[in-house]
Amino acid sequence: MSVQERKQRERVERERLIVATARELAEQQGWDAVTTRRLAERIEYSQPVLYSHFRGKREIIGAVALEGAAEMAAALRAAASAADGPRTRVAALARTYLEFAARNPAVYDAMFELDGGLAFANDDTPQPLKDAFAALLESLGEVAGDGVHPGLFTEVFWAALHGLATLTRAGRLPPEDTEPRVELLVDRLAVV
Amino acid sequence: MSVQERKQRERVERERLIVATARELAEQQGWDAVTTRRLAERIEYSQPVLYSHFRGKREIIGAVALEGAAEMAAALRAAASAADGPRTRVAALARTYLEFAARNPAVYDAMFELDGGLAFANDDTPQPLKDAFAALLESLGEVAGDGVHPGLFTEVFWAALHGLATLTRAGRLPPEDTEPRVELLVDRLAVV
DNA sequence: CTCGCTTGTCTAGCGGTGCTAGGGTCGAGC
DNA sequence: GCTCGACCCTAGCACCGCTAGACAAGCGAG
Repeated sequence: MSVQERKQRERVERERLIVATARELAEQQGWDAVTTRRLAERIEYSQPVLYSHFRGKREIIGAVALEGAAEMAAALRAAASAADGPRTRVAALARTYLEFAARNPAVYDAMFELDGGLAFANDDTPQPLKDAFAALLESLGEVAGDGVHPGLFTEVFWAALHGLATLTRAGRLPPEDTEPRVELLVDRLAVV
Repeated sequence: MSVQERKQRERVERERLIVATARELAEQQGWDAVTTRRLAERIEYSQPVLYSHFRGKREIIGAVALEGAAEMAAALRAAASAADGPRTRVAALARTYLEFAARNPAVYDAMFELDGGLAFANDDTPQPLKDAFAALLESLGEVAGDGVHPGLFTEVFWAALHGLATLTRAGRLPPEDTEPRVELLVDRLAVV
């Protein structure tokens, strides 16, 4: 038994290594540089080993996305609980979201820009994704305003943040004015 | 002279054919299916011909993006001028934007999701892109509210629309509630 | 009208991609 | 100590974007 257990542990460990290495490589050189050959070389195994853990490159991206979603949810909750008052909380939430996207561009891409083969807005959406949305909902629900469905409000607010994040990072929006954009967004959307 | 002129005309015509075919193929089967080989086959020339018109695949995407930007600007202006009253106009603008993205997903991807090698928010940003932004600005500027810079307001509103467009199309947001989302966005952001 | 040359196109191929079939090795369990 | 199965690697497939070099067509000069 103990032998199989050890092998199992090693497998789990190697899978973590694959995901961590993919993330690191993507963060250093962009997802285009994450090829199965390079990834295999970095983990010091041959290519087919990757396919004994994941169905394909897409699933590796998906794994990075799930890891990122968990981290983002934690970051959002931490920011929200450190602020008091709805207005302050929502502003902190927004800033944290944009900062996460800016500091972890490859992870953000894995979550929202690339195809990680994950289900969304769906019953079999993976838990970390639902949880990240829930983290947004917790703080945003209280500023939705009367008669506005909290879920709907969260979707709209989230979409605005997502738009700001992606357009800024792609060079479509000049990055200097991020702060006034956040101020405007919070002032107008949130009902305090 | 006339011979050269004819050749020049044929070149221009062929270039249009390339862009139109790329767009059509992308719209039918997605940008992944737009390979230089398939594209060459569809226009009934060999691959290297593409490279006598464009520096590479990226530039072809860029050409589709510019075409799309011009169309989008026209659509936005048409919608805006057909509506009277700032509130109605902004709502129509938003709906038109989202509809354009939904009906021309490949073009929208070329404009905002893929790398077409175009400059943005920059002095040497191509005219069609500046003009599309200008089309938004024309209607949105009048509802920015006192003391809010119209350009900044337009950026934020645009980002929200972009977020809704991409998240919806990627399956991150259920498509049914698009209309109430637009209503909420316009009600809160626009100062009428 | 013929010839040389420019211009334009095609065939073939390079180095890369994601992914997989099949052989070989090594160690666990009898 | 031997057998057998689990595991991993080498090698290769079909495809990608892109390009070098051969080749043909058609123009302008004589």
